Amino acid sequence: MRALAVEDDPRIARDLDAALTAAGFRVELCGDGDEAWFLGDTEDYDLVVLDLGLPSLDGLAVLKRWRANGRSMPVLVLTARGTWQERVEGIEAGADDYLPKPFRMEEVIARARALVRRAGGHATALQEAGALSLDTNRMGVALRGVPIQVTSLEYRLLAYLMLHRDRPVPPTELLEHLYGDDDAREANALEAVIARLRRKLGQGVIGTRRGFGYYLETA
Amino acid sequence: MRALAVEDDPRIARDLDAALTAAGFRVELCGDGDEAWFLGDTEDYDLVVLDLGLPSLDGLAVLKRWRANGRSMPVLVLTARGTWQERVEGIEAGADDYLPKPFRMEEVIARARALVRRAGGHATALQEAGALSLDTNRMGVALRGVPIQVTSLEYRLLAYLMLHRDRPVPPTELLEHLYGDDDAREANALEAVIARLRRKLGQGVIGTRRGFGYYLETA
DNA sequence: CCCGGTCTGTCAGCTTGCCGTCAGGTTGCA
DNA sequence: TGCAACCTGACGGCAAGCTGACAGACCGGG
Repeated sequence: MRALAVEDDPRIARDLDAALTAAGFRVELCGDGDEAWFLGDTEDYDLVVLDLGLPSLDGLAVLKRWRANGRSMPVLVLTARGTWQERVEGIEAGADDYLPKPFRMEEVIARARALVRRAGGHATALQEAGALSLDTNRMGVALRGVPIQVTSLEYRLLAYLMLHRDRPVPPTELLEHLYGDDDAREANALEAVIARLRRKLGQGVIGTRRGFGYYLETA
Repeated sequence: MRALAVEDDPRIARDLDAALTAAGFRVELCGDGDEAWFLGDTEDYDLVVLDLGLPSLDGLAVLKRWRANGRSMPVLVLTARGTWQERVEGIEAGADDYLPKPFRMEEVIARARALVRRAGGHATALQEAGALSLDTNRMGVALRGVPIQVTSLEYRLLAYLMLHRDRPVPPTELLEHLYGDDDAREANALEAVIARLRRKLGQGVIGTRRGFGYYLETA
């Protein structure tokens, strides 16, 4: 995870660096608007933390220019005055989240984590097993490259099987993953979902090992 | 984004159509060499996918004649036999990229995207998705070039969908982005905004994937 | 201060289609 | 042969989502 922290106040910058590093980011610091713009436009970051009060080029302008160039990495905006006006401005400029000063570092980290999780790596994550491929970013399913429409529940089932494609997944585990153990359902619910999926995907995609569970066939 | 797919095998043609459409292209199909040559010479495409095995006029000949006439749109060549010989021929004839069969639709899409990105400069303040375009500088919205008046809230919604146009955005995330998690609102508030926007923009702009979220249609 | 207009959240009623349940069938193993 | 695991089609409940109406909030003008 690579992060860019744009902040001109050296004290805050140091704290940001420490906190983000502790949270597992590889941090690069930058205190200047022009440089920030250049870095964000040419490098690939998983997260940018952007302070609005900058010398040489305003933070909002930097953000707008990134977005205008199609850069879509998650950006967390920090600003001194947290008026509602400013908040709207920041979000309209393309910020994904917004934090008014004074803030606690824990907040920054929490929001940063949320943003990164939401963005989901951004690296067009295609996972494959046999003829089946899932795009975990756009939540899409394709069979031999042809898109297949699946429901949310069906997608979660496939994603779980894909994650554990090296072993058969027992029905109890799938039930727990899909519904949570508190919400008890007939075991048949799962079988119904599997049946519907098989009708969409055809044979040779979802396999059964009697007594062990379901798995994705890898041809 | 307008694409011409030249392919005589109806099955592959259908798959190409589906995949390119899903990737955001407006697709035109053509199964005949002569017709392909005419279309590519008179119409403006952002991308051509060209199969070499064609009746009535060989694909390579079509490509050469386009280039001879100064047509410079990016061309992705598909061919049955992926010999080194053929590859050289194709590229010398003016192909921008080359894909031997058998190929997966994802490959086609990936290469197509790369070609279009390479060809079309960038750095516009205009962001587009399908018929919709946002001017991120002046916060304006246009539909097929015709300006549409939207409110601040509506614009922020569209901008967020545009920023994440590669995936469906779940309602919870939109609510959080528009209002902040502190300020709790009925989920219906979002649906109301969507409904109002759809009334302004007509159908085919904001799509819904039940259980996943909202997205900007790119067809 | 009042009045009109616009924006936007809430409500109620509706449509759609997801998916859990049921009943009955099929397969595999002892 | 019998049982248990698993499959499948049908059906109906119900939650997600849509829409029109309404009202409070806000704003600018007179």
